[in-house]
Amino acid sequence: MSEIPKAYEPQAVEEKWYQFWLDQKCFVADPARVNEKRPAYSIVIPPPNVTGVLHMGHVLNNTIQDILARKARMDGKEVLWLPGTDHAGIATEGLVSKQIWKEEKKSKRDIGREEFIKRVWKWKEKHGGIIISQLKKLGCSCDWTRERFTMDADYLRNVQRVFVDLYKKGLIYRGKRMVNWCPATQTALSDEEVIMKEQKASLYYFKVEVAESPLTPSFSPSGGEGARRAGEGDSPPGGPVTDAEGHVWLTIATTRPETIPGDTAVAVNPKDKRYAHLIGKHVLRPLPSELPREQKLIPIIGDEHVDFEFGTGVLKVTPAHDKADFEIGQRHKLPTIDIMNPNATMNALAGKTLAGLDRFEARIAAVELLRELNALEKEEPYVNNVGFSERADVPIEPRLSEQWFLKYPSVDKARACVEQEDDSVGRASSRAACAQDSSSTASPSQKMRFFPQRWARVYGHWLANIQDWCISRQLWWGHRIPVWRKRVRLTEANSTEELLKWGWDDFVKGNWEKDANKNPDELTFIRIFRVTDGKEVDPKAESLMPIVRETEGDYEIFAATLSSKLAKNLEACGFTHDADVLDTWFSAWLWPFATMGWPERTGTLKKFYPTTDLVTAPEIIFFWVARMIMAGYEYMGEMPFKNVYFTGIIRDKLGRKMSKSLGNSPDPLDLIGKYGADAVRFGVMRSAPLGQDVLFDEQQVELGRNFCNKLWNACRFRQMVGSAGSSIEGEIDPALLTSDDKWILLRLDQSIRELTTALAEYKFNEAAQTLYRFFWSEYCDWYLEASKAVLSRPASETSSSPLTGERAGLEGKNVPGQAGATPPHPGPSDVELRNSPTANLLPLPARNERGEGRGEGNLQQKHSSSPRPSPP
RNA sequence: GGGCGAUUGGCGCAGUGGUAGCGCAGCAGCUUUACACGCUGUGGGUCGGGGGUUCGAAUCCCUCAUCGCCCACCA
Repeated sequence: MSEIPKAYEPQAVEEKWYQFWLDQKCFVADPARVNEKRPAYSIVIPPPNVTGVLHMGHVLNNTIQDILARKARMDGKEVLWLPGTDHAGIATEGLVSKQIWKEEKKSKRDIGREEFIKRVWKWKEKHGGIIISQLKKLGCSCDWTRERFTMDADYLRNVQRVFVDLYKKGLIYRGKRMVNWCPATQTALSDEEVIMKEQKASLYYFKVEVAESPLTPSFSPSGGEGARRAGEGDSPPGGPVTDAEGHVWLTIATTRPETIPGDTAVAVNPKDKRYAHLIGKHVLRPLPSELPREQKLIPIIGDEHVDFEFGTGVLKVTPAHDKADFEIGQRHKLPTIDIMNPNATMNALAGKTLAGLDRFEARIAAVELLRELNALEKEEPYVNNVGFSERADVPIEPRLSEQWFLKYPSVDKARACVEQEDDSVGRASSRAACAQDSSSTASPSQKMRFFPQRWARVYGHWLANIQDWCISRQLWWGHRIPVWRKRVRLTEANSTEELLKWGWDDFVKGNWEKDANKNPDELTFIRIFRVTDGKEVDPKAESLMPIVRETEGDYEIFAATLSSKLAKNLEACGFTHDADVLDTWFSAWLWPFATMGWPERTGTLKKFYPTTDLVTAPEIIFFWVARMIMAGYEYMGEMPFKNVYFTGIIRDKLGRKMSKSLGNSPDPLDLIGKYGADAVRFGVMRSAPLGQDVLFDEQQVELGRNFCNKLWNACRFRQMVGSAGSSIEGEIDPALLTSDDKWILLRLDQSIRELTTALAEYKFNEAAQTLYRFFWSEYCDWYLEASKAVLSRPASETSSSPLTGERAGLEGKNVPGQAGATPPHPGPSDVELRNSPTANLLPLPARNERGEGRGEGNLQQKHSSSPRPSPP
């Protein structure tokens, strides 16, 4: 206790205490300890990608969670902060593929599925834990004994269980649809994985000839003269052009001339007077130019979707390569011509010049071809929005393919559970008011709350316009879809035998739904589709079993099952396992309960679900938050969390988003090395106002470091003047308190209140400010300075005062210095303060019954909070 | 094209009807025996523009502007 370094040296102190807490199992949650006096508090970490490396966003996010967790521990709650990582399908697969390519010049296909997955696991074992160790460096007080991974055996099982269940419920279906196809990773993506980017492109105008021209004499081209302004249905100038020989030409504007070979119609708006008379006629598609005339004919159709104003008012329709065009195609029963390969090179249908070219090369080539054909009229620069694959950062290609889709479950409940602005007034600050508000139908206390609340509307809006979720991915790393399929010809003669071979005695007897409750691990569901019309067949209703002559034919059988025995059997009978894996979010959406032992009703689940707070970034509100809420209702019958705090986005001090390419994203570990984790955390918290982006500036961290140093030195001072620590444990005699003492105690009390309120409202920057102000300006600048004067006098009867103040300060703040400089006392505890006379001397904060109001200290340091070595 | 935020001294923020606050930075002094990662003192803003309501507006209403997000099938 004698040699205290003059300046705070965070590394040694932080490591020492973190290890101490781990040794003492301070972060381990035990559901058995939860009772009325010791309520549960829980958070599940937003699992970072296994490929992840700690960045400032993680720092922000996890510091907030840590503060909440430590605060809850100080309030005497049993705290579970459950950590883990996400297998991050596309990201991980891409990373390992790249590595293998670099080292062995082999693609994943060269290596083969099984071996590839082995390699990914190997990679995961070696590098996957990095972010976890980094979170520990940051000081996160997670219960590391419960670390989970979305590919753990039991988690995998849960994912499959949910899949089979939803399949059985009819919410999962297979469909041939337009999907977002990533040509780089060659998989489908959900809408949420596509980000729009502005692209400088060109708008190409090319002309096509109307096949039926010259037209009958009654036709008079409208050419754009006679500008009648008023009235509905007025068309802009322009329109078909008739040449000297009477041939009529249409001009079409497009950004994607390379898709012309895939055009199967040309569309105009039926209300467009310039073109309406041409509907039903045909044009000659210019590409591929080598085709005979009759194969170039495509119809002119009328569709409301076409905008008069845009381009020339004539739209080329490419149903195989554009979402909107696909829909037009559906409406008009147009054929589709897929002219691309999965890697977005052109295939033979694109014509001999384009075949084999990449789509962007093909664009240039197509323009060239049009020019040669004399069909290109002009080219103008144009800026449009192009969807990019979020992961691979290449333009996605709308592509027609067969995928698995999910109709979201429990949507209504998910919508209703989130409190909207008009649900109740004056909330967070006055919880009492909430309880009395009986005007709203749903009980406000039952509602989930978003902070800041405006996200609730965004959430509601998305749910109201929700589209089915494409959940299959053409990847290898992930949860494989537990479906086996086979096409069989069923005849009266073979059917019974065939099915018996599969081991489905029950099915043969007509029991098509095995009782899942009897053995959940056998959960199985079969769907049968008639090949001729694609319709699903109800085997019971249509007496497929036994089969009768009228129902003989080809059937596609899908068996979704959890039973590995059955799966083996099916494979032996020629069934093939679906090759796709599930979207990563299809596992992540189960996170809050799948990590807690579900489907067992474990003690953990009983005590810690629903979780208390979720802290996450707003960019994954749809990806993750919304889906977790739905899954929560569907499988737990309850919301997965009570409060959701949306952090801001970390930006640099110029307000730019942090990104690798800009190089403006500091490495948090460098910062931790330089200033200490507490400094980094404090710095980030100081600039993290609720609902606003965080403008990060290293200067803030410096400030945090200074603050830690201030705390450290206040302790040093106390050690130097104190009489060997005798009084820190002793009673305070109210009679000895000076007015200074009383003042600082009062300020302490007020600060604690402010801090508690700030934290209850998730105003972390205000909490940080309060700490800073109290400790620095009031305690150090005022009170310690004042005490110096007192100390310089004969010490006898005044000796208690600085100590009291010191103690108050420490207890308010939980100083790192204290932790480091004194023997492994678990840090000054709030319990101590609560039991001390100090508490009785002051107008106490209006504490709620749970004893909130004492524990603010965790704000900046992990040192600070809570290490109570053993449970009470 | 819709929706949502933001706009207060150089920077980051607070302030929701009564004559503008905090921190940082700045500047000027300080080797004052806890801390120069410090101490003391100090300058600096017509609260984005315009209009309105009011005795009175940063604060309420309208409008415009700039910046930023999110959603949307305009080729």
